Amino acid sequence: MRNYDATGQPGRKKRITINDLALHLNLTKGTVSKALNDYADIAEPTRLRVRKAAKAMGYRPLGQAQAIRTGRSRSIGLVLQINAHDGYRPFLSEFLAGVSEGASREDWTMTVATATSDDDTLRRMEKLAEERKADGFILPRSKMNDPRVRHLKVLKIPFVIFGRTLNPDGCAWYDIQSESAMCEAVQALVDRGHQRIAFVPGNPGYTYTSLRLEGYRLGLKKAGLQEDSRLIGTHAVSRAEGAATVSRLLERDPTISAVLCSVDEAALGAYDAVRAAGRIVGKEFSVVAYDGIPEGTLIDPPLATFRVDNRRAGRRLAELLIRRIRGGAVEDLRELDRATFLERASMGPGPYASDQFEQGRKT
Amino acid sequence: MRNYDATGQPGRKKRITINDLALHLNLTKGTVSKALNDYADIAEPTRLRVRKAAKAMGYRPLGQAQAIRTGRSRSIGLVLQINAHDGYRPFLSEFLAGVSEGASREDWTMTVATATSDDDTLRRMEKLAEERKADGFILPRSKMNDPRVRHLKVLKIPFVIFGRTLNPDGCAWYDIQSESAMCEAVQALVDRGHQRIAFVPGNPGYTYTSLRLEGYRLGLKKAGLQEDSRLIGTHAVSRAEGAATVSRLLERDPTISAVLCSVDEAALGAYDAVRAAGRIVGKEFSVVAYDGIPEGTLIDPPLATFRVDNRRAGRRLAELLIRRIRGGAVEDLRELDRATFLERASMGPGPYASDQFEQGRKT
DNA sequence: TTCCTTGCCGAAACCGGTTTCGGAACTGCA
DNA sequence: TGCAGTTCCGAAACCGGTTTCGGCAAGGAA
Repeated sequence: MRNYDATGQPGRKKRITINDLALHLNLTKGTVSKALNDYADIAEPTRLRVRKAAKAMGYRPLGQAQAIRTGRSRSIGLVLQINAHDGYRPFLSEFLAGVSEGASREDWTMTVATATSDDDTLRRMEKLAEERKADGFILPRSKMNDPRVRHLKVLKIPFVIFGRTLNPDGCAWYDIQSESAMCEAVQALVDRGHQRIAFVPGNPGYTYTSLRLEGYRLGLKKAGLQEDSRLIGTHAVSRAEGAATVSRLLERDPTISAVLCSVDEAALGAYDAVRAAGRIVGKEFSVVAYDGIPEGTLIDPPLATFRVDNRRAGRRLAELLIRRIRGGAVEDLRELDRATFLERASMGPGPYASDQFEQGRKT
Repeated sequence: MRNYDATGQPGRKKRITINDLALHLNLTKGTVSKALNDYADIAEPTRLRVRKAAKAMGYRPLGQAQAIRTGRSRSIGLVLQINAHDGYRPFLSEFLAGVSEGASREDWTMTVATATSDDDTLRRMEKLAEERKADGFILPRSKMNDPRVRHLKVLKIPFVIFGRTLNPDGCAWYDIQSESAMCEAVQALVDRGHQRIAFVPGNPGYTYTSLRLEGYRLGLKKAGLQEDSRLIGTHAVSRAEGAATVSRLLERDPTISAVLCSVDEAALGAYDAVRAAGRIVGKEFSVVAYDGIPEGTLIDPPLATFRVDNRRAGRRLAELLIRRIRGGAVEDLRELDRATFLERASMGPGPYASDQFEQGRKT
């Protein structure tokens, strides 16, 4: 039954301050502060006495007041760039929940802003940091050459990247190994008898795009298959783009029997293109993608894809960032997780399937 | 090229404070503060001089410092309850963008937290307010009898509801008129020749559920149709629930030729149930829902539904909340918007369509 | 006993603002 | 000219913390 009314009316119970605590303990507020912040020149019994009283009286320091002296507000910044309808949306709430969870575990909070362009993003981050509404930032959707990374490095504002970047010096990051996922997908397709496997890259510039392409190539190599530039389509991250890209691929090379998309959204378009070409997804034609969007279970046949635990990602990122802000070395603040393969019905047997040709498989 | 490094290294340019400004102007910081905050006892020329210098020197007051005296941190609180997989996700990013936009227009920021239960939500809001990380809250997903409203009223923490509530006393709110949308849907179906129109309510307790049911009833009344309890199914907000509810409805009454769902997700299940019953959506059976989820364009036939401008909603809510925190009267802080009807192919002619029976229509 | 550490806390400055209060200078009116 | 009433700014307290500095008292060594 506290009262936060700014008009200062009746006001049942006031927030208790460090002065109240000091008065009650018969100490000065400076001593109390030092006791609570583990200064060395406070005797152990005193420290305990202060701690106990603080807990008993329900004292919680006011972050704002601490901030003006310490320069830290115990809050994680997150600037979301919302412009193109990217595959962002379905995962956002889980991701936020993760960040919030990781933050509140350390009694931090989360400040969120949105921006409409790269420049806008930089400006908002700088402003939030300058106003100390955020002590550091989580950078979602990393690019190989990310302007945010450059900018924050110069400004010496702590950050942690969701994803990786070309030059990792001075960068803490967390990422999901999508390159090994792509590699795994290729192998699964090969195992099912596919050899002409096309690839649809994601948006150029983004780190995941390079990594997934790399994973695709590695998969081919591991399977002993030759890389072929005619198998690699133009980038596609939407349904329409996916359809266009895949239809061009199929036109150019009808021997293609499977397509691996960097992004689920593109795979939705792949379905359209494949059907338009008179092929059948899940039968003699396979589609695999990455992200795990909910629509994947809705379409027919259900889309084989990789699920990412975005909640966990948010949580880990929050923890890494907090440690970074507290002065942790970036080398210790790098993590890599794996996506889980959901082998759904969009994967079917290829022309070299073992039960038809007894070939292309080890057994 | 500022430097926010807590280690206090070289540090090119320090943040400029009110003291710097005062020194430069040859005034005291108190006077500067008053000039910037429009105190009456500051001469107009002085005020202008201060304003100009502040702008020129790039002075921006530190929110934290202001907060400890004023009790306001200029930030909007938002606690998202992420538990059941509700239809939340697709709109979240747009909504956040709206709130962020509305907030930053007034130079406010947004503090976001997530919670897993009602109690958790209350605790987090109270804590955020107590720590002054939020001056007030936007309450999404309102219930008829909302514990958050009760709690915040007692604590005298400002808030604005996204949606309405049973007892609007002391409440500011913004809502989309979903009741009139439902009414409109019924009329559209009747116009197409449907008379046995079933209704699938949303989650009990939520305001929208009552309002949409009300709108459905009003629609029937306006069309001169009798209300029939056998036309009203059990609540459903997921695909599975929608399928179960609609299949029961059709079993009980095969004369039903259209179903109106409170929520798009349920409509996806309705498709399943209708097909299972050997009926054809978009031909002799119609489905209409509400929300405008992207999946609606993906399924076959595309789902007729109502699109909500969530970005605008967020923006308006932010503005209303800020005005509320500044002391605006709740009576002036209530807004109602409309959803737009997307008449897609899931609506087909009913058994009383004019071209077949010349009946059920005015013309 | 004297001197020097060391341990421990208080006093006070400080962070960057806001707000109260008092008084000097200027005005209007007699 | 005298006096009251305004106008406008400065001085200082204040918000709730953190951090520096200094000094007292106890303990150990000479």
